[in-house]
Amino acid sequence: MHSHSYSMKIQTDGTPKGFGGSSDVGDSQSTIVQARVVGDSVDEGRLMQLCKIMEANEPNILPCFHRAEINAFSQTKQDENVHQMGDIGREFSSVTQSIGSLTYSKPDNNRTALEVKDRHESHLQPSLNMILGTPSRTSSFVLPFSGTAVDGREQSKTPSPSFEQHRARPILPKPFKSGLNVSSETNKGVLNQMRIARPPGEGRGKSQLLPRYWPRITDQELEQLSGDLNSSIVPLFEKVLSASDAGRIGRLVLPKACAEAYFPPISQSEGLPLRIQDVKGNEWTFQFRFWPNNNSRMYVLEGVTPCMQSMQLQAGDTVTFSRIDPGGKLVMGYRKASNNEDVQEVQAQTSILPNGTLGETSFSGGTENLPTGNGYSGHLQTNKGSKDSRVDSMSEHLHLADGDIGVHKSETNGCRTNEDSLQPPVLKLEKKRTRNIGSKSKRLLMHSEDVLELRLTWEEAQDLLRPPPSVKPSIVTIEDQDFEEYDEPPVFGKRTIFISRPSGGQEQWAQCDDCSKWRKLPVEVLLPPKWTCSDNAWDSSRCSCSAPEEVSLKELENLLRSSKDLKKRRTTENRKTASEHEPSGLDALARAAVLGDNVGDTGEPSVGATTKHPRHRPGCTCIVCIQPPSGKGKHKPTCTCNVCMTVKRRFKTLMLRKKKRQSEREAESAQKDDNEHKEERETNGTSTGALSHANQSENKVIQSRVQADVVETSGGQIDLNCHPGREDMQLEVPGLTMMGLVPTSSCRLENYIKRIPSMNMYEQQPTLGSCLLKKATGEGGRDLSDEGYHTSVWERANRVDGVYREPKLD
DNA sequence: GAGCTGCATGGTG
DNA sequence: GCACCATGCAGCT
Repeated sequence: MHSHSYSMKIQTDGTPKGFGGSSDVGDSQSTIVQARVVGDSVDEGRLMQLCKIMEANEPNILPCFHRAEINAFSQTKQDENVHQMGDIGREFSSVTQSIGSLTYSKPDNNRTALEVKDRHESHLQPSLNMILGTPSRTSSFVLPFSGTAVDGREQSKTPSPSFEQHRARPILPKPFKSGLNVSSETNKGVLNQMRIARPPGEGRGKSQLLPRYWPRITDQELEQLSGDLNSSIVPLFEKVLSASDAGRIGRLVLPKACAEAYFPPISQSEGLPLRIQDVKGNEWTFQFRFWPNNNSRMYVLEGVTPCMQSMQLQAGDTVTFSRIDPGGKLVMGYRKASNNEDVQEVQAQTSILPNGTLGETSFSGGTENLPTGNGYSGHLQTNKGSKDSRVDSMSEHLHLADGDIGVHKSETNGCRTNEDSLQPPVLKLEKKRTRNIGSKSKRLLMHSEDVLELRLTWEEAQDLLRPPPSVKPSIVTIEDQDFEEYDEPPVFGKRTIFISRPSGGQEQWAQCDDCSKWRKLPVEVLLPPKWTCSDNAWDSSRCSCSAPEEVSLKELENLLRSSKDLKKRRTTENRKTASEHEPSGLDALARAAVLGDNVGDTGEPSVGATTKHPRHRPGCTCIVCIQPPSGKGKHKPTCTCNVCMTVKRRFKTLMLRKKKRQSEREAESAQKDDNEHKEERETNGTSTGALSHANQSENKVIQSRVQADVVETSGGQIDLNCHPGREDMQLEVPGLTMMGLVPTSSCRLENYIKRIPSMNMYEQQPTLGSCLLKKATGEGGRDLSDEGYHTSVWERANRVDGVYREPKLD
């Protein structure tokens, strides 16, 4: 493959030059980043690399640009003047000339995120990265780039030095220009030490690595590691160890894309031995192999147990794979996950000793090193003889090195808070993420308390967002939904605390960035990211730092405690509300799919408040709040919008799954019954085969929605004294078999139900209906609340003229 | 029965 | 609907 050059023009003035009529997004004041990518093989990977180079060459380009694809890259197509929340990975691969634009939605609206959620289900969370950045106002330059020239001509045989440099050493992200209270110099220092996930170097495969596999190594570490040596370290990818990875099986499942991109190609399932050096300089030989899996492959490293043990790794820890260039030697580093309640993170990276060998530079945090302010304290551990001058400096830097992307507050302004709730949300996210690993039911756990915390954390993050000051949004309508678009990204506002007075009133308090004194503010006020006493326009007596604090230290403590209590109460309430009012997601989907338009008949509020999204406030009229959960009451059954289609699809899948499970169970029980009846036949000499047969047949009937008709016959007599609790009860109707019931049934279940006025089919399961059905299914103990079953009966009972209604019992 | 191997299954994005 | 991947598990040693 030859290397060529792309001409790429990056403009951030909003006017895509040479791209007539393509977009009117923004104006000269716009800060929308416009990237024109000229080339015939523009794909996601190319774009990512372009963005990396942008970062490296243009100090003002927001460094998170390349992560825009995660969630919020809005692609304005050449021939459409429509903003489209696009899946860049999919769309760019087929677009030869494109304009990408970053757009931001009003932060307290959340509509963009929800729209993304609706249209692309995999994109559920807005990207904090995006929010953090602020693009520069203007910039235009031409970048050398590797790829195929648009006209097929070879523009440059030799890859540009700058590009090569980027390949050899990951590009250092430039400091954010954001609303953070960080002075540029300090910012630079802090940001150099942020653990930013970065797209790895070029691999073989076309597919781009998922961001979760991007190696997260700080610039500081990289610089230190590869700085003055002839060799350089190319971080390739990393993986958070799963339970099975770290288990005794000794197989580390490799992300397919990573394995194919960075490990040698293998064609045989047996694979080949791979030598990988660890941070201690030990060389391990793993079997790199694959298994066929669903027309694909599953790559594993076998025999990793000794290595894992050597590094004392467990589920939740992260292993990193890097390459030493030149030579292409693979090295394996690791990063310990946080444990329990603290936010420590043990950091280990491979360092190259001056003699070219690998040494260990390991950093570990301990519980005694709880973060102060916004950083970590790190303990330095080194192997004998492996320490060099860089180690010390790294140790020093690592006080902040694990700050992740979640920069939240600067120490430089002297404004510190002891309120631990001010810990960086993203940090918490990371902590939660890793904590879940290792549990067998980690996916289920995501709906437990942890995820609630996550939601709250996100909510907190939302609370910190402020719309860009004094800019008017442009309204874009997509599928009848209005989006407020801002040319400027939202900024982080200042965190304040709210407290409840015993009198019932609420107060808002903020801390001065200069003097750290707390000032009382009106509740409705939103503060800019930097706020000092002089900005305290609401209290002239305390609009200067020299003014004493309104409250004593003790009172202040109480305030903070009160704020925490408020938050805790809110958490509890949310939890309660969630558990009380929200059915499981699938239940809600199924219900919505079944109920369609007719929920209103049930007496349920057709429109009500929802806690489904974090920006909800009482009285909020956003699209989410005015639309009840799952969209009921808003869409007709025939509606084919994305949401409805999704609901229907999911419901269908759900039902299919339920039916499958049900039929399996029924087949089993039928088998069991069959055996039992055989025994009975043998002992009693009376044939109950018909009943047994009927049971099986009836099962099918039930599944095919005819089951409800079974309960009455024109001539049969039914023993109304059926006792569901008694397993020995039989249908003692001479000459009547369940089989016989089916063709003769002519009345609906509801007719039958009407004859039993007190029957509530939902709550009073021990009724004739349930008894008969129990008999019919041949299951003594099966729970009638089984969803598929329940729904089927429910549907049957409540379908009137093709419309489902709540049962109206006499 | 324990451990290993190769594949299958199911949840998730 | 599909690919990925965490994990389960049957069959084998």
